[in-house]
Amino acid sequence: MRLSVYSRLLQRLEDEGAVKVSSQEIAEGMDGSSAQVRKDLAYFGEFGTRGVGYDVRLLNRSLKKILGLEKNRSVVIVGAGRLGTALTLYNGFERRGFQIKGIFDQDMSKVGTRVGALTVSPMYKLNEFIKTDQIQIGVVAVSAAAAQEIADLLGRAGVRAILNFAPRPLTVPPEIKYRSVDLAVNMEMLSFYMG
Amino acid sequence: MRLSVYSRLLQRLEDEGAVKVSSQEIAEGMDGSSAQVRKDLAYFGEFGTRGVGYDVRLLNRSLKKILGLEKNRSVVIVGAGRLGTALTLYNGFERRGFQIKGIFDQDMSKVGTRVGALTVSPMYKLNEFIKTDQIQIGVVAVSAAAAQEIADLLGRAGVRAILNFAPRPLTVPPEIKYRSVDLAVNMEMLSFYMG
DNA sequence: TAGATTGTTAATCGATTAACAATC
DNA sequence: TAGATTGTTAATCGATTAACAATC
Repeated sequence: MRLSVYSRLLQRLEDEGAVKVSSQEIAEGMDGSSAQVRKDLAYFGEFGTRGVGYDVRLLNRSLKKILGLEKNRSVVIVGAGRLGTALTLYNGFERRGFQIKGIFDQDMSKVGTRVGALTVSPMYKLNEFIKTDQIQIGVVAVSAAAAQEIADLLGRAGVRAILNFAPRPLTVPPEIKYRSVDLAVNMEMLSFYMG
Repeated sequence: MRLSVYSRLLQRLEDEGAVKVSSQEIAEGMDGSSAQVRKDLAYFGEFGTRGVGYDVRLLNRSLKKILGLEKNRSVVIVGAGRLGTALTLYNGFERRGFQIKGIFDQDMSKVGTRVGALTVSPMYKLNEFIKTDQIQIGVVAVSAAAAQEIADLLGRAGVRAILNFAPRPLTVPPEIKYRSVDLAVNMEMLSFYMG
């Protein structure tokens, strides 16, 4: 979605100390046209001033609000293998307000071991954990073979979004509002666009 | 792109032993309409038979061909940390014809260590390696701080596609034909769609 | 031949772009 | 007031859907 592109651009502009910006300048910072920028922004409210442009700080804040970027999210990682461990210890999640609340694995020899500040929990506790801790996001870091089953389980337990790192595309239940673009899909699109 | 959805559906149908399929049935297996399915397919050729439908095996083959799914691709992994290691040892790449030809890290204490069948190479060898081995795809598995620099380096060296696993969005040079949807972008879109 | 279903043309819809009145 | 730039309306473009002749 284009809003997230605007948001990043505005963040950069604010970091650079810019005070105001025009739709024209925003358009140049990406691919679109100034008309498109104005239309996109106007849909969510009147952020600009005619004859002047947009206040960088104000627009940046507004975009973050619209995108829900200031919200905290609760996450579980499913799979405590190399990938699940790497993702748990990653800074990318916390940095964006995605708090990793638990890590689960079906392999009992991993259960009880530590991954950073967390202790690996057994899979049978996942469902209840999601419900009591109101986890919104599930990260699938299990094998291709197990991935779909885990996605179904996460969906049934009440998770609203799935980030899939398993090497196969998933079908998700309708209660899932968002799922990441699968790595497998990325690879297929790559294949197409590279000819 | 929708072709990849068709491709997966057709693969499943073939696995299930289906012999023929109609645009109507394909449409039901996803979200679109039968007219859209016919239009999409007709754009690439005449794969169906009027009054009959599409031959599952033939269409599946054709789609794979169009998507370039049967081609072999050469890949380097940049970053031999937890994530780079996990990705290298992953089966998701090889399984789809993405051959991992090398893994690189700037940390000299990692250089020379083994990751599966590969030995970690020093970063200064990356450029030449890409050129002599005609590497098409670079996987970015370095820190957020280093990611953009690596992407630039990969682009200059001649890589045509980038799969980014660093926790920040990248801007890529125009010679890059494809780049994966960044994890950071996935997280922002998630945020928007979850409200 | 009658029934089915494609490939394609025409109609519809939505999204992008152009243009401009509003207004700082 | 003159110049700039928004928000919005009208025009254009492209993509989706509907419809149907072609044909198995």
